[in-house]
Order: sequence, then structure tokens, then C-alpha cells
Amino acid sequence: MKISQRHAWTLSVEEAIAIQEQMQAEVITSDQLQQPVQYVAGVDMGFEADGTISRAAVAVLSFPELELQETSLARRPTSFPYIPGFLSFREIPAVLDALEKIKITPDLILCDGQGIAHPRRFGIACHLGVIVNIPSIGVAKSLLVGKHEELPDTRGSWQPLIHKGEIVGAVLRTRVGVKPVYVSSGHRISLPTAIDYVLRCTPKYRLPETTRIADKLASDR
DNA sequence: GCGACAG
DNA sequence: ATCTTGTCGC
Repeated sequence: MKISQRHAWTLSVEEAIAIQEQMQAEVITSDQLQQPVQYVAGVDMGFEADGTISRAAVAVLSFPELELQETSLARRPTSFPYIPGFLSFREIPAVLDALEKIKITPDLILCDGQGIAHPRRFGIACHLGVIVNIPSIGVAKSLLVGKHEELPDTRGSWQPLIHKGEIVGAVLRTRVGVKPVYVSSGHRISLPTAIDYVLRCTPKYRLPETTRIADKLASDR
């Protein structure tokens, strides 16, 4: 798919904050998905050589069957350090390289990380979603910001994630007996709809099939 | 100033 | 994220 660069990726933290604040105005948290959703993509990262090389993997699955349709891999030098709150500046460049090679344009992208459950409401799922203009969801394995009540140990149960008085996402139990995941809107999707898609992409394990397959690709050497 | 802190 | 042995449970 064709991707148009929105800004440079070699920048200071101050410049990164400015970009986040500016682009966050473009984030849409209401449902604007292509119906029916036929293809769902998962994105994940891996690193080599002490983190100096970034590897991005994309897996496109059919929906709701969740059968693998296409994959893509990209490697490039890592150009930004890991700083909580600025993950997208470290990971998106390689992800865009991988997405450019894909033929099937996904209707929805599940990202490994937060959506609007972020200090400035602009996590990696928002950043990627806005750049490619495709609905996206943030599915993180741990908390960045916010707090929540305890969760029943039942698949599908969830609790709102609250940050500074706002509901920024949900803590969702995708499987009994394991830690929950943190779901938040990335772009062009509401929280209730995001929760629904995450559950439908998580038939067996804690993480979505999309990210599990992308993770396997990014790790396979 | 003191903690917290996606991957 | 990555480095790593054994161990628990289906």
C-alpha cells in the first residue's frame, strides 16, 4: 500500500511532543470502519544487535476467520531510543517500510501498545492510524497511564481505564487465568467497538492472533 | 523534588 | 524489547 510521510523521524523529544500535540487533533474516536471488515492486520517489532537494528512484521488475516493472508518484514537501523510516551517514534518507521510492501490494504490494524491511553492521548496506535488513515486499536500488555478497578476472572469482562478524569481505554480479560490487556482507541474506532474486535481476534490466547503471528515473524530469525 | 514509565 | 533454566499445567 502507498504511504505518505507526514513528518521527519529524526527529532528531539521537544519536537516529538509538538508533533504529538498537533497530530492528536486529527484522531477520531468514533466508528468509521469500512463495512464489512474483511482484513485485520497485526503489527509487531523485534530488535537485533543490541537494539541498533529494528525489525517490523505485519500479518494480514481474514476477518472473522482469522486465516493468514499475507505477511511482510522490514529491517532498518533504529533511529530513536525507547522513551515511555514516545514509542511510536522508535517503531513506526520500520512498520511503514513493512506496510508499504503489503498488497492487501487492511480494514483495521491492531497495534502492540497504547492508543489514546497515553499522556497526550497519542499512543502508537493513534500515530500509525492517522498516518495511514486506517482504523486502529491499541492493545498493550502493560499499563502506561491511568488506573482501574479489579477485574473478574471471566473472559470478556472489562473495566474502564481512567486517566485525569477521562475514560481513555479499557482493561480487558481476553482469557481466564491470565493478566488482562489494555485496549484503547487508535483512530476511527470507538472504545466499545474496539473491545468487540479485540475479543473477536482473541479466540484462544491472551493476545490477538494478528499480533501473535506478527510477533512470531518478527522474532523468527 | 519524588515516583511512574507502552516496547 | 532482549538476555535466559527450570518448572508448572493441560
